[in-house]
Parts: sequence; C-alpha cells; structure tokens
Amino acid sequence: MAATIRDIKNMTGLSLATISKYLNGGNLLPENREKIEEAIRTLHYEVNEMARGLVTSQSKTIGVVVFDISNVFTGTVLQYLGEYLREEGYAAMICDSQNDPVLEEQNVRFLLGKKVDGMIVMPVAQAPGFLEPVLRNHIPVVLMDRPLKDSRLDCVKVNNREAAYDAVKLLADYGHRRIALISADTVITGQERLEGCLQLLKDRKIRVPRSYMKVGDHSIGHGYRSMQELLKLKERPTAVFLGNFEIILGAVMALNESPYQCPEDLSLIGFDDLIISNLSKPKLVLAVQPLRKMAEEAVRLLLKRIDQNRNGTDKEDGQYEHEILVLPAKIAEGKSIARCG
Amino acid sequence: MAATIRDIKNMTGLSLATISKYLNGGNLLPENREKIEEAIRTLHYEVNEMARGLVTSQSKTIGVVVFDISNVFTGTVLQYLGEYLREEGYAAMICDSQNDPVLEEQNVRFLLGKKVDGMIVMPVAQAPGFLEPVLRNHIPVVLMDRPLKDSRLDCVKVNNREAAYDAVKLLADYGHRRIALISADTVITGQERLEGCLQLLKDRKIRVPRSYMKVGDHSIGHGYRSMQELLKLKERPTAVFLGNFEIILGAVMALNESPYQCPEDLSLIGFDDLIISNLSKPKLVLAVQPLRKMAEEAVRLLLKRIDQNRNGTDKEDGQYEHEILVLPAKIAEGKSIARCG
DNA sequence: TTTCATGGGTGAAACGTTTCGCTCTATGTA
DNA sequence: TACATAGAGCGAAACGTTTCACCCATGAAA
Repeated sequence: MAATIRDIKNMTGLSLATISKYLNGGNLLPENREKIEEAIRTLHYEVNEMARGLVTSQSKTIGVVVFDISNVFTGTVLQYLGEYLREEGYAAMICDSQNDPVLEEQNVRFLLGKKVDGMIVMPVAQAPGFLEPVLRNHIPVVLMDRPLKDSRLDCVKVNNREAAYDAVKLLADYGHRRIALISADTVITGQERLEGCLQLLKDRKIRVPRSYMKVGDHSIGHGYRSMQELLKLKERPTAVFLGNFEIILGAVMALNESPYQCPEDLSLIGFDDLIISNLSKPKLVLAVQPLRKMAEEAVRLLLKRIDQNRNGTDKEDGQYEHEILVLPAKIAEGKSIARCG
Repeated sequence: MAATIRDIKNMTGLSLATISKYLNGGNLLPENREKIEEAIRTLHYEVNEMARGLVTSQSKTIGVVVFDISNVFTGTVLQYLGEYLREEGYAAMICDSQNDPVLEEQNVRFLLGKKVDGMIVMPVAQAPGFLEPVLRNHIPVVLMDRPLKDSRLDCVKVNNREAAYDAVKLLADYGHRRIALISADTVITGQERLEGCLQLLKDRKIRVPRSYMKVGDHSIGHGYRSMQELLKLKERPTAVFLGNFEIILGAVMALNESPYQCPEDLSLIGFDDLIISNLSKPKLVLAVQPLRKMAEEAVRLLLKRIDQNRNGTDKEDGQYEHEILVLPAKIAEGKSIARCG
C-alpha cells in the first residue's frame, strides 16, 4: 500500500543505494536529488522505520518506565523527557507501573521485546533485580529520581538530603524550635529527605516529640490528616516541613480549613515545585527540584551510553564507571516563614 | 549479539518455520515443544518485534497524541489507556503537543514514520487538517474528549452540554438564582459546558449579570482570580459552577483564603473528577467524567477499526460510518450545595 | 602521458521474522 | 488393500531498508 524506496527507484531510475544515501544525508548530484524529492512528494513516501531498524538494529525508541503516570511530578518529567528525546530523533515508549513492582517487571520485559535502544526508569522496586534482563542484553539504563540499592547503574537524582537539611535549617535560623515533619519513608526520596531533616535537628540539638513526626506516604491524604492532627495538639508546632507536592496540597487544605494562619500561627516550608505555590497565599517557601535539568541530563547520559555501546567502547560485561548525577534543589523565595521568638 | 530464531534452529535441529509456528501458538509435538522451550530458556531468546513487524506490517504499537501530558486529566486517561492497550498486546507511544498545534502536527507525522497501527488523539487543533496524512495512509484514528469540526472521525467523548445543564439545574432546584459561571471557551469541551449552563439558565429564565460570567481558560489561575473577583462583588452570587479540575483547584483556594464558607455563604458545583474532592471540606458536588470507560471504549473502537482494515472490510476510501460515542458524566453526591431562599 | 585520488553511482547481501506451498507419516474409512 | 485426511514439519521467498565492495568518470598531480 504505502510507497517504498523501490517505487522511488522505478520512478527515478536511480538505484536503491543512491536513494538510501539521499535519505541518510549523503552527497548526490543536485539533479538526482531533485528527482528523488519530487518522487517522494508525489508518492507521499515515508521511511519504514521497522525495516530500517531491522538492519541498523536501532529502533530510535527509548523505553520510559514510571512508577505512576497519573501524578503531576511524573507528568512534568515526562513532558521534558519527551522534548529532549524528540530533539535527538528518539521516540518515547512510556509504561506505567502503577506503583506495582510486578507490573514494573512486566513493563521492562515488554519494552525489551520492543527492542528499545535504551531505558529511563523511575523505579518502584528498591532493588535492581527487575532490570537483570535489560543489563544482560546490554541495553543502557538510566535511573531517574530514585537510585536502587547495591546497583552500579547510572542515575540522575536530586540532593534530597542536603536540600531537606537546608530547608529545616532555614526554619531553625528563623528561630523555630518546635518543628514538625510531615514526610514519607515509603520511597527512597522520602527517606533521604527525612534523614536530612533529622540530621539538622540533631546538629542544632532540637528535640522532636514523637507527636511532631508524621511519617507516612507521599499522598494528599497523609498531608491532610497529619496537619489536622498537628493543629489539634496542645502544644502546637510553630513550623512544619512538608515532604512533597501531595503532602503540601493536603496540608495546606487542612490549614485553610482551620482558624490558623500562615505564617502568623504556623510557618511552612515545602519540598517539590508546583504551580499552586505561586497562587497559595502566602507564597510558599519551597525546595524546588530542577525537573527540566533532570530530564535533560538523563537523556544526555542515556544517549552517551548508547553511543558508547555502538562504538564498541562497551565495557567488558558491565564494568564501566557508572555515573550518579546529583543535582541541587534550590530553596525558592516565599513568605510562608515568620520569625519566631 | 541477541539470540535469534536461527540459533534455536541450530540448537534444536528444527526448521525456522516450525519455530515460528511455536512462537505464534501453533501445534507441535510435545517433544519438539519441549526442545524449543529449553533452547529459548538457555539462549534468553526474545522475539525481535522489528523483524516481525516488517513482515506482518504491524507494529503492535498505538500512537497517542495528547494536548498536555503534564496535567492530571491527561495523566489519568493515559494510565487507563495504557492498561487496556497492554491487555491487548499493544504498546503506547505517547507524544505531547504542549497545547501547540504545530507540535501536534509534527507529532502525527512522527508517529506515522514509526508505523503505528493506529492513533488515539486528544487534539489541540479544532480542525482535522493535521490528520490528513494519517487518513491518507488508512491508519485508523480515534479522537478522545474533543471532537473535531466537520470531520467524519470516530470519537469518544462526554456529554458535556447535558452534564453541565444538569449541574446548573441542581443549583436552580436548590433555589439559587444568583448563579455565577467560571469556565472556559478556549476548548470545545469548555464551550459545550458553557452552552449547557446557559441553556438551563435560559430555560429557567434566570438572568446572569455580566460580572457573573467568568469565561477564560482551564487554568488554576483563571479559577483563582475569578473566584476572588466574584467574592468582591457588592452583590455576590450564591452559587458558582466551576468548569474543570484546574478551575476548581484555583477557586477553592481563593475561597479558603476568604472569610466565606462553603456552602453557607456560597454553594459550589464542579466539573471533572479529582482526588481532592474527597478531601475538600465540604465534599464537592461534581459532574464526574467516566475516564476509565472513555479509555476502554477508545481502545475498543480503535482495535475494531484496525481489525476491519486488516480483514479488507475497509471502506472504499474513508466511506465508513464513523462512530461518535457520547458517554454520560454523572453527578456525584457531596455537601457543597445549600438550599437557598 | 601515466598515476592517483575523489565523488557519484551501483548490485547484491544482509537483517530476523512470517507465510505459502509442499512433503511425509500416521490414522481412520470404505 | 486402497484411499482420503489431517497433523507435523520443511524450504524458500518475501518484507523494506542499509551497507559493503566495487565501478566509472573526472580532474589534479607527477
């Protein structure tokens, strides 16, 4: 049905090799170039990527596996990833693991069958076992956001620990001593942030009562309930650290429904960027993750690996130096912190 | 590098044809079946989908083009689409148009080059021109959420007009006469909802002052600012219709920051489902779109078309009956509407 | 005038599957 | 016994590209 290179051959009288050369940007006589272009136009010819892929053994497709496609963080990252990949001529094949490790493993195998040239993974699992088939096939992988335990894999992430440390430091510098944390320990990013917070509190010798530690998951519900509970305490905290986007959302809703005001009654600092921060009143102080940069670096790194693979610079059986890129989250200005004491 | 069917042939002594038959679920002697399975296991063989695709001229891949991947509505739909496609053995290749018609057109061409078997499109453009190359190649397309002007294309959408009509009717039935609308006219869904609202107001002979009509786009900012403005009016509305997820988000934030309470001072009804609705206090009354069902129907319809194409049931040059599937959005219970007067 | 490089062009093999038409054996039936 | 039938397997062609090795002019250098 669709036109092939052979139709162009018949139309122009040139050989397949010449036409292929044209398609891949080689040198031709202007005259022949013109002929081919005309034929392409009238035949509506488009390269069959499957045929091309078969011989070059490149699909020009990258598999992207995300833990949950329906949340904003993921959506934004996917947007940027798509942009950069497209610029380089790659398509993204996106699979959603719905926070389920079993589905995640299936996704990886599925993409492998699709012969993707590489994978970018924001993992659910904590251990790298599920990537074994990928590594065996020498398909490059770059992890994003969440590194895996005991793995020698490339990864692009954020300095969660340090950024959380700095965030709580800011609270302490403003004189706060009654600091509560609403955060998560169900994912590595949450754990790191938690560690950062606790480290600072330890360094400053600030004691945290058990009732101030709200450790759950990265959900709106956890943020909402935790904030409600904190506000009911006899001795309320004067400042709260909010561990991610969803927690912020829930916590701010709970606060808005209460009689208390931010920052007069309660100072807030949050982790994760979000559009809402610009609208919430007062504007939140935030540790902003450089999502765009993360996407850019992940693509750059992955394409570098793919290139190394092709040029035989391939490590002997996985013995290459893996890169862990840690990008800084920056504290963004806001008005949600008041001086205390 | 990777094992091929030929390696299996050498290992088992069987012919290529037999092995292929096995891979595609044909009948074999148990003995041979066992041999092949063993070989596959030890060689870690996986089908090369590009080679298979080349001969079957099926990629088992569906192109999905969305207007904006970073928002929650899209993310959720993508999640469901992915699920259903996977069940049928298809992969989704997702392209984000970032609300840019130019990018959208590029996306379509790009996917065409990737030889997708079909496309699901949530369009930016209002006219079907950009799909011309797809149609010429007889690649089936199903639109989602937003139909296109003057097109004979399959589409799965929601009865925006009727649902909006019912939503405002509910407000009117509760006795409200001062009803404001925060909605959008920048996309067809917004326009339809607006029409539905206005139709009911006309039927009930309810006049709407210009200051009650907040028509902008589907953004948090529009919702936020509009609600602020409404609350500042000398004669405040007693009820507000909120046109979509983002508008709800913005409007509710503005309301929370104000001294006014819902539903005592202001009744609300919203369009679009969202997790927050369960947490917002009081629980919002919502017109809920059946997203899961939409995804399911879109996949079903698309796969039907693909099947028809293959079985030569193909219409002569686009003369098939196109289906416009209109699914009902249902009003979900909540406490955000008070009786008035 | 010979030699050499260079740029444009070519034919054919290869990539890893599926599929068509054929053969062979075993089974059941007249 | 003869004969159709079905099941299992086979060889080879096809799918639409890229790429390798080779060819032929042309023009510059020796």
